[in-house]
Amino acid sequence: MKACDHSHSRQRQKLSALTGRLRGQSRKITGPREAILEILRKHPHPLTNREIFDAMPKGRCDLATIYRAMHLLEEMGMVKRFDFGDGAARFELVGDGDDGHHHHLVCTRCAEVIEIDGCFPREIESRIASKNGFKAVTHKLEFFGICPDCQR
Amino acid sequence: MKACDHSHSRQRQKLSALTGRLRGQSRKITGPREAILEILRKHPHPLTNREIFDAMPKGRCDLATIYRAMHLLEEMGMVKRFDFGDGAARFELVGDGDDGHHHHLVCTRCAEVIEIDGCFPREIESRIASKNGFKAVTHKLEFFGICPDCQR
DNA sequence: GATTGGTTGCAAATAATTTGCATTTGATTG
DNA sequence: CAATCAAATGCAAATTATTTGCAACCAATC
Repeated sequence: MKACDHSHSRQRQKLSALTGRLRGQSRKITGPREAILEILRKHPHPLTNREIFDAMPKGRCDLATIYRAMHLLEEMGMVKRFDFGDGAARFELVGDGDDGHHHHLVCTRCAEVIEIDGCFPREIESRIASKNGFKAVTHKLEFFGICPDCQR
Repeated sequence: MKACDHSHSRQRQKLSALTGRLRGQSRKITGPREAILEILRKHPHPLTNREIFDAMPKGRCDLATIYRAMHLLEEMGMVKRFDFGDGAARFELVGDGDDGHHHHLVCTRCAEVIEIDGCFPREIESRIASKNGFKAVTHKLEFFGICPDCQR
């Protein structure tokens, strides 16, 4: 019965700040994009494109438009893509200046998502990179388990 | 120009040992399953179902059969599923007694895969589990970067 | 308000994966 | 060793996530 745990307490950005970033890249502020950003802003957890689609007033925009918008926002670094291994990409808004790097703890029964503070493998990344001669090494890490509510 | 790094040096199991595990679960040893195990046995890295399909003599078995076999083998714990984020599941043979848990370093240019020894987040897992009241917590971790050959 | 290139909706195309069903076959049994 | 039967397979069709071609549209600029 616990509410979402946003221990990382990322600042919720103003919509105007978000559209401003779009404008700064000479991209257009369109209805669909505003609606998408508005939904992402309100949701603290990674959303699939379909979830974004379902969250907006019907007919507000096409699903294909959301896919295209997410590609754009991802390239601009405004959203970060996450993969919970269920075959659907999920996106979360990234704070300005932030790189959005963090991890999640996902309940495999009810899909509850908890954000995890701190990134442990980062320290190990450079060791792995140099040991193998790799450059620009990043990583993806997600935790999975059964949440308290689903344990009964 | 470096060859594959199998520092973890997992033992390559005998085909008979693999089919024996199937038999032990009263599953049938069929042509397609033998062919699949044979291919997995020879390949030290995670393979997609299509790669397995392409690796076997044409007409040897249907792609759908491979999908079904991989589900079975995964349930039996004989293979482990990995996700490199490109939309296709990959599978690796798991040693008997082993749980197959390890990670990879993947070149995002040429798809070279290096197995990573040691699992760092495991220590952190229990802390995260108890802090959030989760049970049966596992994790998925993969590293991505540019390999030496692709850096020119 | 006219111009224009970025955007969108819609439909069709991909791609990975799953599934229904009739047929085949491995393993067991007499 | 042949009969038997559930498990397994091939094939095609269905699903699901995602992408793309293209004509119509529209936000930003002048």
